[in-house]
Amino acid sequence: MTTRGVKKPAAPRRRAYHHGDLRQALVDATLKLIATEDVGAVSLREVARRAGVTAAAPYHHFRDKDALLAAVAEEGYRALNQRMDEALSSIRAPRTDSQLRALARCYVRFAVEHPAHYRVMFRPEWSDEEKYASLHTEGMRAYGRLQALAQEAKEATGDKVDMDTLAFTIWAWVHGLAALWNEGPLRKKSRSDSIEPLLERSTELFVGWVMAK
Amino acid sequence: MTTRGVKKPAAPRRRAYHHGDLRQALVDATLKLIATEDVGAVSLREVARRAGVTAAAPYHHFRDKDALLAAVAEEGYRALNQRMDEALSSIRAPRTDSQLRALARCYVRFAVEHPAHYRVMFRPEWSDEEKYASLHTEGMRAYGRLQALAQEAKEATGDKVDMDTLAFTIWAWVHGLAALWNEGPLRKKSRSDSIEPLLERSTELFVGWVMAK
DNA sequence: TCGTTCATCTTGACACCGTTAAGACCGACT
DNA sequence: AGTCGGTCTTAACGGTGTCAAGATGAACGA
Repeated sequence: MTTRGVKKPAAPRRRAYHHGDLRQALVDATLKLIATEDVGAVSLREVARRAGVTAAAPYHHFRDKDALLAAVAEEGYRALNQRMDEALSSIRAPRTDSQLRALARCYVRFAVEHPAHYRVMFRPEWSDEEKYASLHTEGMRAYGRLQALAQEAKEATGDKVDMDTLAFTIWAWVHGLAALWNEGPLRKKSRSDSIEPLLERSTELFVGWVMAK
Repeated sequence: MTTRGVKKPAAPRRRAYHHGDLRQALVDATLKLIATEDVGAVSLREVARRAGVTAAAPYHHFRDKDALLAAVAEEGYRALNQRMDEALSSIRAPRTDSQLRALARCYVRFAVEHPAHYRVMFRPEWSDEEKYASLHTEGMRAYGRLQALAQEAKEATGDKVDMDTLAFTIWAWVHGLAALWNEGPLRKKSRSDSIEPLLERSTELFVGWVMAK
């Protein structure tokens, strides 16, 4: 997991030169920072401080601050993908509607439980596909699950809709739920201080729509 | 439009002391800045520079940088609300499905045409309802249109769903479309470089769902 | 008309930020 | 043993948000 950016070809021991594995330490420090404070409170200097190095040290592992945040975003997608896989694999009866329900729940819950982390994953800076290739790869892996699910739903309901349109619409829905809850002007509008009731009702509504013959 | 923050009670002439109306000038300069560059390129000093004042001048009109950005966000909601009103009023046959179609189109188009402005509107900083009260008021006005529409849809389809759940689900959908297109990892995934085809297909799908008896 | 008042704007400063160039360190390979 | 090169430090640059103190000047009462 921490064997990224290895230059030395034949290095039997991974214990690095001075620090140990500064690259991962920086990513971890950033994660803790955005979890307690917010993403706006992330400064390269503070991250370096927490990792026990000087301000210039991170530049030997990341091109600039954005590259560090991109690494954090990539870890976020990996965590999300893992959670999705767990949610899907723990379904006993793998019917399409159960899968859709499970996927929606775990997606939104991930975003709501880790708002700052989720926010980093959707920064406009990452839109440059070539500059942040590995991030896009991980993001596309997440989209792949939705596509597979959309394909199933399409077949289960009589091939009436385009698969990509359905996949995109599903993603828009869950992303919208999460984003509006996290940043939108209606967090307080809900009767509960948890998203769960709203998520439950919206999911039932949506799944009903998708599954309608 | 520019009569905000007036302290003098009986001021017949609005021509202010030194500048004219610095407050609005700062908002306008910020808007131009985020339109050409991006929201990350907004610095209070640069905004002040463009308005022809020194760096400390804005502090007589805004508590801090966030307060300036909140004013910009508020103007964004106002513009969006106006566009929504125009779109709704220009419908000849005011059927519910036409209204939903029109609202979704103009919402998403606004967000895609002004990505930076739209992004400012959904900053996590605004979640403090008391600190940014007028912003929340304007945001709720937008939500009100969706609620009204959801109420109509609810009645038109036999009162089967909760109105707030429906309104929230609609908002999640359009916000998700816009946000994923603007920042998400699938802008390039689409066959077109415009959101229009995707918006069209997703809208037809969604409206079909909502309107299903 | 003339001070007075007070919001407005400037000056100057502080601490912090991202980033870079130059050099010191030290593990590893020949 | 000696060199090499990846790793980290030192020191500096220009830029940023913010604040305290002072200058400015329009509007008001005398």
